[in-house]
Amino acid sequence: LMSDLIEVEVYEKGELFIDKGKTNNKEYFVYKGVCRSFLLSSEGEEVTISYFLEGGVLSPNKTRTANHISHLNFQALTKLTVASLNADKFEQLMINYIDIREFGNTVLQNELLAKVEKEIALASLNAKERLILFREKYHSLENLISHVDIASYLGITNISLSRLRKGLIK
Amino acid sequence: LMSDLIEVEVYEKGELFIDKGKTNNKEYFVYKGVCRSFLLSSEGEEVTISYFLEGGVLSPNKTRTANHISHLNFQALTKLTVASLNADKFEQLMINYIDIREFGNTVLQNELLAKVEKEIALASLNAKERLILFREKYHSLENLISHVDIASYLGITNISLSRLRKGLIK
DNA sequence: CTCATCCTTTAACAAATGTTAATGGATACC
DNA sequence: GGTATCCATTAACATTTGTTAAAGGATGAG
Repeated sequence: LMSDLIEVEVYEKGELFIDKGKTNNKEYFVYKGVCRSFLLSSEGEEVTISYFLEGGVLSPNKTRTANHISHLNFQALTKLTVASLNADKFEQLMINYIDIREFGNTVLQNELLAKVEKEIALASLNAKERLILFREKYHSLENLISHVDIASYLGITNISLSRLRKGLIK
Repeated sequence: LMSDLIEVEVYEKGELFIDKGKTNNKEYFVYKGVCRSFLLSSEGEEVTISYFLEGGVLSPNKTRTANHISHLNFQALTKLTVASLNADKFEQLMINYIDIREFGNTVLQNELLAKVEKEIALASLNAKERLILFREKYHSLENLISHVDIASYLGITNISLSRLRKGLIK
């Protein structure tokens, strides 16, 4: 059912493929590569919200848009290949097929779980502990992508990140 | 449609009414009072995740459970009156009625938006700025509930909170 | 190969936040 | 009214994290 609706999209490293404030009406699966969601803070700094790895799914359209207007930016961090499909059509599939509905709900639950985990980490761990956690969860990322991005994900400056890396003997 | 399914529940200040790890199969509306969701950190400290105010809705069952097993604790912070209804029945209503579906989706979007906002605050603001934001958003709470809870929501110790309060001249 | 550019590291100092312990103030119970 | 208890505040000091600036290292263009 779904494969009929799917399109493949390829983006280059650094490319923004969903822009905050613009319409987006798709669901995405990550075939190849890594991307992130981010926002600008009130001070104008980029804050990395989440990373999305090969084999994963982007946040459901419902949770990252309002009226199909995106409230996050999404950027390819490596050369990126995604499969996309129309979100309204996917919603109809969710309504009509219990399997697809359960799949969608699982994605949603995982999305929230990840957010709660990150919230706890930011609220109750210091930066060193958060870096250790990040390494456990995103094993490969640290040598793949910019430390400025990782630092903003961890809620610290990249100078602090550098210090912590030294302290933790990579 | 919904009012037929609704039950009223009343809890005393301090009472836990949803326990992490236990089955919960309801949706909730807050009629009267205030409650919070919280978790224990790996160090055993309570971390306040969210506050829910009078007139609001608890997080959708789908986003705070897996197989209807709660992954958060919910606690009344004042005497609390909620309306509850069966989550499966509500899901059926969402499937069958577009109005209810849109309502449910709006709740979901607001839930995520609040989380992203908090994430950004924790990652890019210092504690003083987070307290200012908290005061804007939860005007009445600071004089109503324990500062230990608020501090854990802000990601600081209650001693730091006390210092910041002094610095901000209430 | 050399230079420019970008990212990371290092250093020195400042500011923010945590820790431990003592003090103060309100409230409920006797 | 007095006392115990709970919570918030204050203080002193330690640690963590931020800021600014400089240096080092890799990479790509010419």
